[in-house]
Amino acid sequence: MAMVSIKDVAALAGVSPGTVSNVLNRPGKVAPATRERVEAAISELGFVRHGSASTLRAGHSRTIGLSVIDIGNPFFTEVAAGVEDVASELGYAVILGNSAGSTDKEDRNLRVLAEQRVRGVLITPSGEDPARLDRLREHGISVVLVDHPAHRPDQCAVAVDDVAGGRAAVAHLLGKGARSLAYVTGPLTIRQCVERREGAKMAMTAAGLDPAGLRVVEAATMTAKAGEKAAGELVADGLPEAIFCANDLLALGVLRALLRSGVRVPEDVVLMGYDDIDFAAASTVSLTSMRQPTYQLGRIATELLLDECDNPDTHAHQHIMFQPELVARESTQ
Amino acid sequence: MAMVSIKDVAALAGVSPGTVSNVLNRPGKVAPATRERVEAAISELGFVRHGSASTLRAGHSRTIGLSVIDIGNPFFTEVAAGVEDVASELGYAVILGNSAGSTDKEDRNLRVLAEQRVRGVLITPSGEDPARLDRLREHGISVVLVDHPAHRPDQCAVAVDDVAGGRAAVAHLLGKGARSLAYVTGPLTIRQCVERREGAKMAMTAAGLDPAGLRVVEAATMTAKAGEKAAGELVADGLPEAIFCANDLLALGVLRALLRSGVRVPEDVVLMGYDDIDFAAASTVSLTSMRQPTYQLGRIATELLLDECDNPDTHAHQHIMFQPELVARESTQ
DNA sequence: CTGGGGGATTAAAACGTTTCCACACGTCGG
DNA sequence: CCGACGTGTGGAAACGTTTTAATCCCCCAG
Repeated sequence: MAMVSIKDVAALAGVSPGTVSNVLNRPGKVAPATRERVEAAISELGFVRHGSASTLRAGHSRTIGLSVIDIGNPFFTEVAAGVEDVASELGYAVILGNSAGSTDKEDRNLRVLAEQRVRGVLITPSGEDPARLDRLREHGISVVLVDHPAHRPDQCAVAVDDVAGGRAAVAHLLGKGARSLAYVTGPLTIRQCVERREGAKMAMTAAGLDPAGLRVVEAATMTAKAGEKAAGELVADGLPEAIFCANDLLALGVLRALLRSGVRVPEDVVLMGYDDIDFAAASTVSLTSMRQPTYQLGRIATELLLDECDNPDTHAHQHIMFQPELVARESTQ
Repeated sequence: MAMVSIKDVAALAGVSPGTVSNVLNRPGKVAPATRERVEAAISELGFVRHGSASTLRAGHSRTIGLSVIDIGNPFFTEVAAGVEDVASELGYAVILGNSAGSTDKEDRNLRVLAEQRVRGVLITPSGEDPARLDRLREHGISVVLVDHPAHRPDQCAVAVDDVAGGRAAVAHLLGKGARSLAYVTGPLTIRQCVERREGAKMAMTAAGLDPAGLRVVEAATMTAKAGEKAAGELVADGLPEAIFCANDLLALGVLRALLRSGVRVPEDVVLMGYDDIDFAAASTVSLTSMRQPTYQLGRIATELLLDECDNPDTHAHQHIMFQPELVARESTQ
């Protein structure tokens, strides 16, 4: 409970509080001899700077906010790992918010972040309403969109091309000779699901197929269990030659249900997922998937955010669009 | 950038800043009429309280720290979800730290948390050195251990009985008729791995087997890839009748390698994991596992921490030890 | 009619840091 | 030898809130 402040350090080192502050923030500005004396005092007293006082006076903090849709999804976990690594390297703390798909919860989280006066916010928005984010900007909080294209030009965003991904995925499936195709997707309120579907249709058109022939099965959640259920429908109604799933969790569920029903993968049906989570490679019939640079997504978004915060004048807003990469495995051999 | 403060609100509502503060913190103390006037001013100006100023003056913040060993592990992800939910319900923000198994990184993270003057810290310690945590306590920061028994009596801790878990797991395997047993584990510097092994040995003894006969395969990491490698060793050296893995990721790797080698599970070998992550049920041969109340672990730890912070006088420190639960599936049918 | 009591509100002093400005001191060019 | 300059340090104000003690006002008992 020993509240040791900068004054105590100053007293012990025989300097003024201002000098201690200089040692902390601009060590170059202070003579080596005094600096050493101050540093000695700091470690002797076990002084640790009061972040809130610093934030209050300086007008900005050393924390950023991270708001994701589902912390339980390995995709976001990896993003978070990238964010955390960069932030920690640069001495920033990360405040985590899990919107769990609810716009209300996201709003509550953003409010907390605003109160904390975070330096900036990394967000995978769960809705499509840019207004809430603009409110943050009015409070001087920078916003970088993660896994989402930019809402506006004066803003950074890091995304992955979901249309191209859907297109490449389906092109791969059709390249295996399949002519009938099903798309197992999560809720079509989710941007990613819609765009991957658009890509799929483009690939069908390019292959001379009618995109209207795409059989879409919309699951309520993007989980393995939902995938199993979807596969049940497909089995009941007659299997297509290829199945494209909007993410790997769905695909793993589909795979399991198919194998249970005696359907062979890839002999009877070729199947692929999306995201290339670790389990895609580890499943018994290893799963073809679209790899996204997940960890990099988090890293780069954080670097952009912190650059925007630390170098506001030289900072150039960027809209980065990664291309996903096909990883072919047994399920489409 | 409109820095609207409590003073602006006070001016607009025609009251003093102190009254605005009262509206914010003890609404009961202020007359309904004035309260309404103040609230109207607040929303008209879009005022949001400056958390740092509040923390500085009040001497405590509305944030807690969460330090985990591996944010990529579904086990910790679920814990984090529990923590986040409770914290968010009670208006606390969560600062996330990922130690990635490194004591250095953990120390850096703890330092950041100390600077932020978090109200308390939830930690799954990566080392066994309680001294670093005591340092936090000296700064008036409460610490609750998660998935780890208490270091000291005047401290809360929420853990799961790993010895009992190991024992129940192996008892189950031996109950299937197996007499030879292998234990595939992560690094034996990890407490959980050691305790589950001790439990395994107790079960062997109880079944009249010599615990020295337990074949221990120590993997470098607790991942599916490492599990595959370990299974390779087992196959090469002659398979036991049962395999107990220290977590599900290892078990899934083992499973995959066995199936690849033409070993049937459970006919030739019975196999089980630990943690009961979602993928355990979803894998092609569904995996028997020990379920831990992961989400609850996070919830309860957070509730204890916030109780300790908010009611320091009535708070009773608790050492909670959950019992894991066996979930039998195909891999030990 | 007066004095006292209690509820509502205010004024002002903190909290620990940063930052701006001024000052001291030594150095160097003229 | 003097004045200007630059480097290093000290002093003090300010950041926005909370909190304590004091004040105000109204009402009621005496």
